[in-house]
Amino acid sequence: MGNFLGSHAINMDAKGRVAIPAKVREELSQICSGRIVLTANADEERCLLLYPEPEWETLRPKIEALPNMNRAARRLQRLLLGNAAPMELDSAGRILIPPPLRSYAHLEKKLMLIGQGKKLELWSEERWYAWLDESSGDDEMPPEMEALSL
Amino acid sequence: MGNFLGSHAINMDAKGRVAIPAKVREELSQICSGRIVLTANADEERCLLLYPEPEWETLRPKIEALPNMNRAARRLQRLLLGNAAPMELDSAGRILIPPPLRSYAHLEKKLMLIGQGKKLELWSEERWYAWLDESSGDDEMPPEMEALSL
DNA sequence: GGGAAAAAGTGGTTTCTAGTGGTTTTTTGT
DNA sequence: ACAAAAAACCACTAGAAACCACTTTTTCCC
Repeated sequence: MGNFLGSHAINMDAKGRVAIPAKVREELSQICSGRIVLTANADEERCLLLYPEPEWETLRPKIEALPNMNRAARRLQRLLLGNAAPMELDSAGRILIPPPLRSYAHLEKKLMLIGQGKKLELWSEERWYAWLDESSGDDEMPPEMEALSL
Repeated sequence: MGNFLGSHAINMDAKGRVAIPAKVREELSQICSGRIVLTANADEERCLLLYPEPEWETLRPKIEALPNMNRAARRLQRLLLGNAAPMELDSAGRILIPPPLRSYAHLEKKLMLIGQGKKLELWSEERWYAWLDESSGDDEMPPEMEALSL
């Protein structure tokens, strides 16, 4: 399973394609031959999630199985399943972002690709930096987190 | 495990590389053959954290395991994992700071490297001195700290 | 409905910049 | 004065970004 770390500034061309950075590309071609699934993020941050296909396949049944009499669960299903786009890196290591995902995450030219362990996140650069600046410490922490010593 | 103490004024070259001071370099090559992980600091001070790889590896699972339906936990994950850059000192004992980390910590030419026991901190010199001036002692202390006798 | 035009998607090539590695010179400390 | 380390410098390479040419699909008008 992948271990994606670090962030990369990349840009989208006029046709909506983004070139995956060489290091990430290598890892992707190893663990899933470049076969990935791109979808929308469900929490309040409008970014995209990029899963290696095997990782997505472990996740998908869990999402499908959620009790969908619950509003929050329905929301998660609609967002994640309804936006999921399986794709493959092209010969130059690029992917084409489907238009609905482009607009969901407000992607323009400048993007940031953020490693998050098993998956990656794709942000509009502007939104990423805005998020970095906003709200630092005023949220409730889970106990595991309060005990951390970094 | 490392025991880093003291501070060093160092500078970054035009390409974004910094030469680690000889003493620190020695300690790093002993405990991790120069293999380190550089990442962003999560608290309000915008500096970088430099971990010897083994020390980082004890930390990483704890961060990944945080419940990411929680806002504060997500923030920590995005900052620490999303900025983590594994690297190795080059033959001249230098490291290249990835551009996103350079801008996160506002690193220009003059930097300060601060020993913090198991890890090191890397600051913009300007910000380091500004922080020294601004920070006073009138904050709430945890009980373990109140019990200290310096 | 057929055809033309426009848009979107695909693939490849070229150019340029940022990263890399190494060397030399200067400074510092002993 | 000497040795070691830091800083400046230089040459080379690989990756990314811009560019260009071609194919397919959609749309709009006749």
